[in-house]
Amino acid sequence: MTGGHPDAERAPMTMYLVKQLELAIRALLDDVLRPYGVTTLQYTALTVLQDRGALSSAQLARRAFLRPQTMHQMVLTLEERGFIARETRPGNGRALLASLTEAGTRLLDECTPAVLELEHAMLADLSAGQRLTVREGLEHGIAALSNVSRARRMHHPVADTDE
Amino acid sequence: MTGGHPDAERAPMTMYLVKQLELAIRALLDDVLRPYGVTTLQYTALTVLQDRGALSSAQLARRAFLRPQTMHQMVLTLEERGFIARETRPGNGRALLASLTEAGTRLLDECTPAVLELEHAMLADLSAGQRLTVREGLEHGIAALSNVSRARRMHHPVADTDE
DNA sequence: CCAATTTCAGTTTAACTGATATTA
DNA sequence: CTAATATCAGTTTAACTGAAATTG
Repeated sequence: MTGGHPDAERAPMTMYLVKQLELAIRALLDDVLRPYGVTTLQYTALTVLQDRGALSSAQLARRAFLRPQTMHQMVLTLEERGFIARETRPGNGRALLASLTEAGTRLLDECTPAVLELEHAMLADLSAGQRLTVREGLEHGIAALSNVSRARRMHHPVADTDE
Repeated sequence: MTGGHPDAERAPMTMYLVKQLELAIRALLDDVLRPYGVTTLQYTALTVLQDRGALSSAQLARRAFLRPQTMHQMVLTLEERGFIARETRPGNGRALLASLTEAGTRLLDECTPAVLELEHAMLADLSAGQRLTVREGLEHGIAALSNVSRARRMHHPVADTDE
């Protein structure tokens, strides 16, 4: 039998903790946003547009690690519902840059208090210094892993060119 | 459109950073695990069994915020492929507790170095103190949000005695 | 021509819901 | 009888792939 061996319990990896926290956030955020008729992904995309200004759906896709076609569908939905508008700009190729409409801004204004409540609940009882260290740690991890991605893509045969 | 974004760019919420980091982890972990034929979710379930001992698929489902039927499918797959075995135990009702087989343990032993490499890449250049603060911050957030969850639905027992 | 983007179309997978059986 | 679990079956959604058109 392979039976259970009473191993010492390892500390979970930090990656695992990140995943668990993200799952908890996602579940609560979905609940908070459902009454407003937007998914967490849609809400996030809208806040990105609010914070970073107009972006193409392809740019949004890269931020969310999604294919451009997938994000395109979401952008179409948001446009249809009047939360964003899209326009071409000189020097931007064929790209349609999406930005928030007034309705989109209003939606965010309505949602955001409840979202911030979650943010505060999550960080309650942490000191300002701890919060900062956590933020910096997360940002550092994002940067470090995106470097790993980049490095890995280098010697990846992108199966392109000719015939 | 009127507004635009007046002056300062708001700092992204910590929740957003958690999500971004989780997306980066997920993408790389999928790449790392693909050669071994397991998904990130499957790998995670196996490590949970390794760390916490035998669990039912319903218990695994709660940990992953999935429906019991969804996790059941995954557990069946892992059993079919010989990575876990399930057995009833007296005092556990109808539950089938899953635990790692030797093949499952071998699989984890093969995967884990590559996974740890990612973990280390993510934390590179952080001091031991910073790493600890980040871990504690994540754990704190998980606990805080699970309290919010609990508070939000004060009905039925479902109290899961997971430990 | 090339590269990035948008867009149309179809596919696959991973989650979901519903219903039933079993057991403490 | 009830609650938790397992399991069978079908459904929906959210991602995917492929291919074509547009543009700087």
